Amino acid sequence: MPPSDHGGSRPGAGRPAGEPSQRIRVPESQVPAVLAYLDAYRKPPALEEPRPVSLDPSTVALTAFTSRVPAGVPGVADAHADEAVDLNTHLVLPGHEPSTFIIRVSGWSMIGAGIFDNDEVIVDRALKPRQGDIVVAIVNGELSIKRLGTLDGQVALLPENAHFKPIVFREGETLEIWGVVTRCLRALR
Amino acid sequence: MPPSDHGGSRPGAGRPAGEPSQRIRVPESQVPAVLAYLDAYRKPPALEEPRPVSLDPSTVALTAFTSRVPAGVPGVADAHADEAVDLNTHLVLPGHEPSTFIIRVSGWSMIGAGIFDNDEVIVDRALKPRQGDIVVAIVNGELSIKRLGTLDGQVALLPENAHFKPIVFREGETLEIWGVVTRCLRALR
DNA sequence: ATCTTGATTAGCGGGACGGAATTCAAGATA
DNA sequence: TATCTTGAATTCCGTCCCGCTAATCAAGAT
Repeated sequence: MPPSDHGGSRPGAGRPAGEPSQRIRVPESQVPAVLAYLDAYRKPPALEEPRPVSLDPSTVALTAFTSRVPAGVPGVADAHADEAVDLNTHLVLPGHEPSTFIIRVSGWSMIGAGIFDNDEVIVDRALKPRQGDIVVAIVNGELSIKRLGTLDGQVALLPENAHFKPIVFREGETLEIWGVVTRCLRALR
Repeated sequence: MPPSDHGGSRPGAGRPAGEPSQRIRVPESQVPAVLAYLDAYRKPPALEEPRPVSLDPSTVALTAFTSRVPAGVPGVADAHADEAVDLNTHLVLPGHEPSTFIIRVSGWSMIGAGIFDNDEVIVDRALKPRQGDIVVAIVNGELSIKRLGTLDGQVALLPENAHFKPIVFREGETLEIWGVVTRCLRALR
């Protein structure tokens, strides 16, 4: 067998280059959580474009309801400890009932904020949007959920998923905000 | 000035030993998120006891990351379109009001399941725990959240993340389930 | 035309090292 | 004596280095 002459230096060969990485020291108890987070980050394989939230507004009405926190637990939760809680008053700002809606989210663009596909969010249209708020905006005629912020001094909609790119609004362009997200509701069963 | 002779070898000196750590490679785009998470993890030693639920750092269940709905999916959003929704009836099963509780989660151990520090979860004590449910269990006298399942024919608390080790309950050992988690509520503002 | 196999390139994890952080206690100071 | 300053000790954190592994390409063999 003569000395083989496979391969050879050529461009494009080798393991495909990915995103550069850094190494962070993580406490052992938090290692699984971080790995799970990174797994989830790698899961949605190149989800092409941020999908807008599906439009599903619904008004909120008030009824009675009782709920309690388990006994023997003082502290922060004392607010509701041994108290009956009405979820409507608990989740909706007083007086904002007519302007509060529920919207079901589709897409992964806000995974970094803990908002996942198929989650529901409570949106308050009466709140004045502030820097850092998660808002429902109208982009290209579609509802989209992003974090309101700035980029290079310009108003921008920042997704919480590096797979997606921020939307920057320059002078003259108008950012239409539909409402401010106040809570996220996820069904676990 | 003569050569100083401060200090000296003695036990107990030096930076206090903390939890051992591991190094994890993190994609550059996710470095800020992970660092923010670790900061938040180290933060709250302020208030000690007054937390309703203290979650064991070793218990995490993956739930939210498993829900992936492809694009499109009409009909889901049409469910409550233009309907008035009462949050109590929307979030609590009919007739289960007396046995439904709100528990505030402390700690960042549930980030893998999309449940973060200071989130609230709705727990239904009247639901019969089923295979695959996320349950609030009493482990070593503390409330813990995991997914209920079986391993080798034994009842077990199974994390969906392979990085976690399941807790298997053998004959004679009793698994005390406090309730079934039905919803997760996160305040975003 | 397809399979096998060597070569190539990059990610991943462990060892090691320097700087930073934090605590203790000796000396200096009032 | 009580308090402040400061050096020493000890550990953590980020980074460099390096070998192993994974993934891909293309030349030869079938």
